[in-house]
Amino acid sequence: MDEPLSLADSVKDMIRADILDGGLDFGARLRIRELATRYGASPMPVREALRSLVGEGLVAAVANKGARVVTVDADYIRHLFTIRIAVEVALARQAALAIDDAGLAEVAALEQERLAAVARGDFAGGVAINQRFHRRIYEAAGNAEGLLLLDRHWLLLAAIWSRYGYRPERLGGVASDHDHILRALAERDGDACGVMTAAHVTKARQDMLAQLAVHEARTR
Amino acid sequence: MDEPLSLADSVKDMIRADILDGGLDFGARLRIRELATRYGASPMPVREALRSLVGEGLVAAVANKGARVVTVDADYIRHLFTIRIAVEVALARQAALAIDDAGLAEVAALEQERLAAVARGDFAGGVAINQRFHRRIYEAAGNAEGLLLLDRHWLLLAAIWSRYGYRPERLGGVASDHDHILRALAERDGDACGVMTAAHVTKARQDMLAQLAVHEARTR
DNA sequence: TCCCATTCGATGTGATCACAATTATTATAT
DNA sequence: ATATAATAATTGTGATCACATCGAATGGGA
Repeated sequence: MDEPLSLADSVKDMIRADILDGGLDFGARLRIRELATRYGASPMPVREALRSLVGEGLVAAVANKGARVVTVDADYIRHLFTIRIAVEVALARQAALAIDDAGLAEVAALEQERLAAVARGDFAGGVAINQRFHRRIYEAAGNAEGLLLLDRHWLLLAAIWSRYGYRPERLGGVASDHDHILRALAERDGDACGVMTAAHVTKARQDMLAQLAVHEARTR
Repeated sequence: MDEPLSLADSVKDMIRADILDGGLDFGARLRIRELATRYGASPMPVREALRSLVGEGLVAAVANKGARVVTVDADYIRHLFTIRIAVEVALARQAALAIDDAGLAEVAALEQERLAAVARGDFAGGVAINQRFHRRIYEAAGNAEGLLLLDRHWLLLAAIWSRYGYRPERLGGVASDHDHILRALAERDGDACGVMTAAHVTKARQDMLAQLAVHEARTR
């Protein structure tokens, strides 16, 4: 029942993982032979992995000049969130109308998990569960293409969070937002779920831009 | 000033063109050696082109089983338009607030061109100019990532239109919509531009789904 | 006649190599 | 000393080949 994985696919996953956890910085040069030895593969799967990542927007390549991890600046993040807010709101509205009781229970359980993780100081775990919380909601919308789009964005955003950090004082607000989003879902209130999601994601954008400003001030 | 193009890039463009004009049907098997001879290239650039197109969502590949042009059904189109409506509205709103007079004049000129093309019965040309009309508006929003997303969708949608056709009676409605979108832009009225764009794209979705239903009824 | 196993052909994947383009380095001249 | 030109290294790109995997055709047995 497992999807077959080619070597190129696993190299792709490894590159993604390294971008996420900082092993490969934003803007880092991605040399084929270098990555090949790093991952214990031959150059060929690396080439294919890089090409694929270019199509996904995680890697930027110029002909005959090689590939680099995409660079992120404030404008890029702003643009990404503009797209993200639009799509997340659309999916959240549909999810509220379409979600069944089992799905609702799953989402509620994920929020409990998240609170538990935060309570014991496991912030990284909390971030991961937070993604699953939102993802599970959007799954209910039944839009696989939209979900894929958000997943790809998410990897980039998670990479940024892991580098520039997040604002701890945000956590209380997140709990409140999630609580009310859950209520909107329970009442199958698409409008409420939409506006709350819009606010929630907009807050995330504001926080990330603030953290980025702090980081840029520090490195200037 | 020209961007350098690798062979893999031009093969990619040729595959895209063939998908658009029907040389490669939806769901068509994409054999590496076959495409290589078709385009007069070696297998290597074709492989890279296919990988890249997979990342862009135009081609679907399974490990060890090869690649195919994506297949489109009613649900897929519905999902695509859900994303598209959300993003187009967001960009249209920002465009209305940000566009300058020169940009406005360009958009108005494009609509005149489109009307002229339609008047002389050049529907294919009209469709192409129609895309430039909307694209020029979204350019004013200054969101390169959003624009890229819409461009990728557009290729698929254009491919569908070229196969299943469009409803000629739509043309009058398009002219009216464009006229009012232009007015909203001129007045820098983001709300008006947004809701009009939402309606305009939703109409396109309805029409495309109707055409698809006709096509499916015919081929059943 | 139908089903399952085997075999064979087709095709994707991975490896290695030769070449071309780019970038860094060095040398030379002003 | 600086700028420019020539040269050397690095690295991406394209080509060819060997192998693994998948699917279809074939054949044998119930």
